[in-house]
Amino acid sequence: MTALQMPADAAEARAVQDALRARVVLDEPGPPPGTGLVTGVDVAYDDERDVVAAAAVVLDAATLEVVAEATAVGRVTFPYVPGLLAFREIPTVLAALESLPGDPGLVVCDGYGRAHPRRFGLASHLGVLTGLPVIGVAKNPFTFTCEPPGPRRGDQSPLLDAGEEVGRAVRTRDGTKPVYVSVGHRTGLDNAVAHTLRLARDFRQPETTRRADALCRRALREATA
DNA sequence: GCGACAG
DNA sequence: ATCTTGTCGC
Repeated sequence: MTALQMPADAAEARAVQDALRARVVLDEPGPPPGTGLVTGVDVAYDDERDVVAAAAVVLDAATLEVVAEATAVGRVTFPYVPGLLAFREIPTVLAALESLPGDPGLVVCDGYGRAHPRRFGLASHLGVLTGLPVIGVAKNPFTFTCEPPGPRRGDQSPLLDAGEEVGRAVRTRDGTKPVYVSVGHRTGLDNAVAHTLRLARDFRQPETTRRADALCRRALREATA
C-alpha cells in the first residue's frame, strides 16, 4: 500500500498525479461481475466545521446484500478543485477501507478514473494506493463529450476526450439520465460497465454508491451532532 | 482573456 | 458536495 502524498498546492498535486499515473494497471480484465465482493465508497462534507466523513460498504456481488461496512471521520485537508478531487476525498476513504474486516473485492467510487484531464482521476488514484481493482461511476460527463446513449437500460455510447474513448455513458434505467463509467485500476472498461449494470439493478446509481452515500451522511451527522 | 469544470 | 418545499409520477 502506497502512502498518500498530501501536496501543498494545486501545482504539486498535478505533479503527484503525473508521477503516479505510470503505476495504473490497465491490462487486467478485473473480477467477473456477479461474483465475490463489491465495495462502494463515498464521502460527505460539513464545510462549516471542516469535517469530512467517509464510508465503505461491502456487498455480496450476487445478491447485493450488505456483508460489511466501515466509516471514518477526518478534517478537510484540500479544497475542491476540478481534476484534483482525489486529494480531497482519498485520505478519509483510505481510513474507511482499512477499517474493513476483510478484502473489499472490487471498489466502486463516485467520479472518474481514466476519464480525467491527466488520465488519473479518483478511481485510478485509489487503485494505485491500495492495489485493488477500482472503477469510477460519475453522475455527469465532466468536461468530456458523448452522443446520448439509446433510451433503454444497457444502451451506451463512448465518452470521448478529443476522440479518445476514456469511458462510457451508460443508461442504467429506461428513460433516465445515463451514468458515466470509467476504469480506475486493474479493470477493463467493458467489465466496468457490466459491473455497473449489475449494481444498478433497481436504481439509476449503483447499489454500492447508494449504500455508501447513505452511510457517510449518517456518519457525518453523528460526528457533527 | 473567459468560461467550464468529477465531488 | 451542500442549501431546500412541494410536487409530479409510477
